Amino acid sequence: MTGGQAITSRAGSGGPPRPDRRARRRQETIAEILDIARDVMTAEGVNGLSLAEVARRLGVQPPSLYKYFPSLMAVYDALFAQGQRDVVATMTTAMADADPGLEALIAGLEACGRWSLANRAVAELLFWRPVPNFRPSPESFAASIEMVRLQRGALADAVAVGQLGPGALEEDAVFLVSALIAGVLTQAIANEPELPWGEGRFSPMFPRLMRLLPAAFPLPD
Amino acid sequence: MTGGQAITSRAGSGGPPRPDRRARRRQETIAEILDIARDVMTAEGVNGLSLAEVARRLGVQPPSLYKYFPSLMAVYDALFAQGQRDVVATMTTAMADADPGLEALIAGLEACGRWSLANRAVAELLFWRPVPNFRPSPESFAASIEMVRLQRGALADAVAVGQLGPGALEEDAVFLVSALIAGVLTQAIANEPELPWGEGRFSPMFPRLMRLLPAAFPLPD
DNA sequence: AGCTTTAGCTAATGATATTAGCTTTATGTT
DNA sequence: AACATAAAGCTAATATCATTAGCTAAAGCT
Repeated sequence: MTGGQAITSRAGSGGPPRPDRRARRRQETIAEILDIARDVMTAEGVNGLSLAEVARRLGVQPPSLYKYFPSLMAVYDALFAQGQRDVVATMTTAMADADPGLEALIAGLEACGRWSLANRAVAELLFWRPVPNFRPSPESFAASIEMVRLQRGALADAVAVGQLGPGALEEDAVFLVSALIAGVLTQAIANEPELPWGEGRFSPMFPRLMRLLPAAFPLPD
Repeated sequence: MTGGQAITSRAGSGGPPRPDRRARRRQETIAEILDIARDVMTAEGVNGLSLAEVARRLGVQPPSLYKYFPSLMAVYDALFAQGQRDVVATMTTAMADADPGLEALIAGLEACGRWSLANRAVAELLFWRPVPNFRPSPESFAASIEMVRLQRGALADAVAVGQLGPGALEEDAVFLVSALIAGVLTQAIANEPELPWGEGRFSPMFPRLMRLLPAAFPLPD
């Protein structure tokens, strides 16, 4: 859990039903902490995140943050979960707006790439494992699995439409695809962290790599 | 520099001319520190490296390490430089043993992959940029450039032999190739850090990706 | 209006990197 | 063999972290 207790709201009283104002303010503070944490990571690197710096920017003493998160790792955890939800939502939208099959797959992966370069600190947290002793919480795996599911669906569509051969239905097809996007992203983030998607030496390789998919999963004769 | 002063050796005395035993022991200690640092990084993650832990394992008080390295960053720097020399040497050997062209390119990249999974902590340091405030020293760029040169040479050979089309001579061909290997490595290191090259879901994708190169750089009709 | 929760604080602990300054010891020189 | 010295080690001290304990005051629920 992100840090919230159960929210108790009194049942149908008459007036404006502000159900627990405290809980709302608490959520606002939590969101503010996470925003600041993201900023710090972006400026100082994923491992440069420190509760002391967050407290400083929030205008509060460091121990006060423990009212909201039980540890620094819990902050990482929340950022991880939030980032993963965000990137999955972004991919889902992009894929829904494209023709099912190869186009949707490419649109989804490109959206993932664009998001990652726009949120590179969180992307590092998601796709690399840069923080010692940090293991994403089990619920985070759900989002991971959802990303795989999305890609598998698009690959299956592409086979159904005749864009890719039956090899794209195999278990491991999605690993090949994810290695392609991971390669572009890793190189871009590590070597050109300032540049957005579409600029620099690496992210422009993405369309070329996608055009290789039919060769990777050839149609039967 | 790694930390060594100029070595003074007395000129031609008769006996076994061990010139400056002190310098030798110093180099041994430096090597030992770097070995331990590698172990710590492998166990605790790249950012889990601490001089305190190194000192503990070396059986020495932390400040003593400053006789050998001016800072923790300098240790990272030495590990970076050493790792880069190592991986370039490994690639060079592997490529020299293979037929020039596509085979040499694949052999070199595979050697790089194998080395990276066998030295994943240093590989993270080399290929990602996980340590805040750590910028590799300028001399390290030399090795980087050498890796690019090796790959460009093999691509050119492959074109000369007729294995790849002229597109492989372009500036950016090497970035496409390095995105391929980086993708496999990043996924393997992040998701299956225990497994060696050849096992798991990602590194076995490598040969399939390499077989796509002729499609990426097609021969002219 | 009163009680309780909550959000904040200060103080303290233990880990870290790093600096300063002292002591010992190994090593090269006489 | 004795000695001078530079290297290698140490302890002590500072400053920055994360984290815990315990206190205080305000906010808001009832």
